[in-house]
Amino acid sequence: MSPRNFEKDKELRAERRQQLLEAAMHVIARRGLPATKIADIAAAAKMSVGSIYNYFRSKEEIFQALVENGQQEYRTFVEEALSLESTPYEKLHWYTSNWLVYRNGWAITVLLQYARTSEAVPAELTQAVSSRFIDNLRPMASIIAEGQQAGVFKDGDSTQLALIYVSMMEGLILHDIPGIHEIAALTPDRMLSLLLK
Amino acid sequence: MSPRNFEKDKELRAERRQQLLEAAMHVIARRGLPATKIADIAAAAKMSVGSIYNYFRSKEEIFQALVENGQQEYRTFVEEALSLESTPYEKLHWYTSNWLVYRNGWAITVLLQYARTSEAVPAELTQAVSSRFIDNLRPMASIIAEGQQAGVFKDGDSTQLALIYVSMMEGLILHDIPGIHEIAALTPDRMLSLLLK
Amino acid sequence: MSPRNFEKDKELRAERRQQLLEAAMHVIARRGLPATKIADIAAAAKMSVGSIYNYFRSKEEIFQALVENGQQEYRTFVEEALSLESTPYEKLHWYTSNWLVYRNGWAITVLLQYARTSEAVPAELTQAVSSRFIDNLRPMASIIAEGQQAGVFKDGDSTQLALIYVSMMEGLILHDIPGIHEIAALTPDRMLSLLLK
Amino acid sequence: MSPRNFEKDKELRAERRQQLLEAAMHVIARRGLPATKIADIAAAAKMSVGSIYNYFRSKEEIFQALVENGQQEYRTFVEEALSLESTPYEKLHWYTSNWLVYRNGWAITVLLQYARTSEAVPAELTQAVSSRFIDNLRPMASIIAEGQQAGVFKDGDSTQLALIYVSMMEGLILHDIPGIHEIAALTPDRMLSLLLK
DNA sequence: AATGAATGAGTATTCATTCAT
DNA sequence: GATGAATGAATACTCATTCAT
Repeated sequence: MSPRNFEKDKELRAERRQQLLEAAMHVIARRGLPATKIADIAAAAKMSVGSIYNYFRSKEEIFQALVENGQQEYRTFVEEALSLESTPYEKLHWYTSNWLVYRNGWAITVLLQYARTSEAVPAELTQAVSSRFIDNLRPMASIIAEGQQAGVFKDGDSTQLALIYVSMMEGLILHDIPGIHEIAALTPDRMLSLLLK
Repeated sequence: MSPRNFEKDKELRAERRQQLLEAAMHVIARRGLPATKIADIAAAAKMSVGSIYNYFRSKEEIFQALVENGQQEYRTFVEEALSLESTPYEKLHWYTSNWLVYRNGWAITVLLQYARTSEAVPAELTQAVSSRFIDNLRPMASIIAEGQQAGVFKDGDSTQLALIYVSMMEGLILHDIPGIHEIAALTPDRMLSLLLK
Repeated sequence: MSPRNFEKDKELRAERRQQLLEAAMHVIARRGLPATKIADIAAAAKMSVGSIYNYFRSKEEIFQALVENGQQEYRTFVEEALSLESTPYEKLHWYTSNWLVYRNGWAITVLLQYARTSEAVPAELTQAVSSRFIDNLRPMASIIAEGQQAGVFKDGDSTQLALIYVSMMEGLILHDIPGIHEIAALTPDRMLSLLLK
Repeated sequence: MSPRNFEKDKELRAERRQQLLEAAMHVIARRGLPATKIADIAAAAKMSVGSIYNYFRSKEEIFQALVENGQQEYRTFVEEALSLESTPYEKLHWYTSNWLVYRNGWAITVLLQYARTSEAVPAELTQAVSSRFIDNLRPMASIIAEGQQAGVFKDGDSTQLALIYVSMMEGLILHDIPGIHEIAALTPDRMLSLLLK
């Protein structure tokens, strides 16, 4: 019946969806969700406004997808750090330096912060984000625990230390703006020194 | 007709303005600026919508005032810590424990984060906030420098350490949500231990 | 506190609401609900678009109010016929000639027909309209029954006859367009003759 | 490559066009023209959206075709009644009972009513429908006139009586809803009794 | 011819701001 | 000064129509 190539269609569709999410992530991170117009997202994704609705039912659904993808992406990232064949210090060093420069790191951090703190976000989403966040602390807590056993890192509850370290990175990332860079060329070693005995 | 008491009128006006800002701060911090309606602010401040415009010319002007007040309030707070008659450690301990529980601490942190990172905020305001932020690091840098001289705190650029510490606190404050508290009953001492030698 | 006159405000509000409904009824009857833009209603009611939403939450709510008012208006009308001090024939004659020329008769008929038959209308509303319609047949059935006892009207179930007569009038009203008038200057007597023995 | 059979192709095309119209008629009658999406029609006709535009240039053109076909269908129907070899009463009885149960009777009635009364329909179409309607009264007027000559039907302008009878049927058809059936199991004889002397 | 994704004009609804009282 | 209804510009979302495959 159809002269279409279903395989190809499906691929193309997934590809465009990804392209849309990528564009939406950055534009939403920069302006905030409510201040971002669908037209802004469309322009950034080089699509028409109408097309966006072939991929997502609403702006909110886009945001939800971004948040889920972002947390998944972060999880993959931190698990990669955990699986490195190297010392705990090197693992965290890899994590720190790479996440700081990772293309999506800033945007994911901003998005998740909004998802967690704004009452304009549906409560279920806030809940889901928070509980995934706690889950995602685990790999880092493992790395820190390894380091503690090796006598390299400070003692104390490893999950607490993970939370502190992640919060510090988030706080710093949220300050990643021109003025700051001038006074604070922070290195991963500088940041990690806080964890050292 | 009673002879008007102009002094009293002026005071009353200033008081209502303050009451309005206080209410606006919390409601905006919880929902985000664009998702907060003037009507929400009016309701929170127990005023009519029309009255708000007797105190501020626009929603943006309210936000600007909040941000300025918030940074001023923070400055006063951190300078109070600096001026305490006690050890550097105790100064930072006072700062840490008090800011965490300070009624406006959370709201100010959220507001300033938005003011710094969103492109929906006018560039001049973003600039002003960032440069005041850097300024406001100074008192804490002084405390840290004192502590370094006393051989208590880690070595290194004291402004960098101040930035790290402040970012950490901001990051943690932005995670101040039910789920987190359960796993991480962080104490100021735990947080400060990162700065110790 | 308020320098407003609450009594006056309330009156004015009710008046404007009525003016809005009146305008909406005619414009919606002529174009159909989905083809009528809120801007059309606003223009007809000499209001701004925004103001409409101070009186009704949505277009659908306006339609619902119209339908309810319309059926209420019809009920009042038919009960007035029933309560006349005259013969059954004269009662129906009064009903027939007055409803045909009644300013809102056409619009109410069109609106109710749409409310009953379109699946675009919420099922609950359709239900409510249909059951009120059946209810509203009663006064006419009474008049017909009176006439039957007086030996003037045809025999048979009076509710059935009422339904037939009302349907006939509705059908004729829905044909009330220029072209028809030319060929069919129907008189109430002509219409009523169908019921006579 | 099989040699194309142009005859067959043409037939198939006409057939699909018919199938499309049939589906469109019912779906539009139920929801109303503006509330019916092209996608709804496509789904009902088991075609793709794009295909529809191979048969009609626009939604409006579909509606126009429906209205024309519907009036043609009605004309054929009423002429069949006229041509029956039986008494005038039996002719109208056949007409009444068959149109009431005719599969498309309800849909055609609803569609034509909309075409006549809504200003959202182009004026030329409204005109055309009205004048064809008047034309289509003729066969029934003839039947009634026959009946009057035979002394069976009420006296009076036969076209007027035809209009009244048709309006009554339309009005009743537009009430063809569950609730009504329960209270009014109308028979053709009951309806026709109104015309009797 | 058939398909269904892409397009963008069109519309309901919201909300900052104004203004009559 | 205080009030809240009125205003209309702004924006999310829909859907008829087009078009690449």
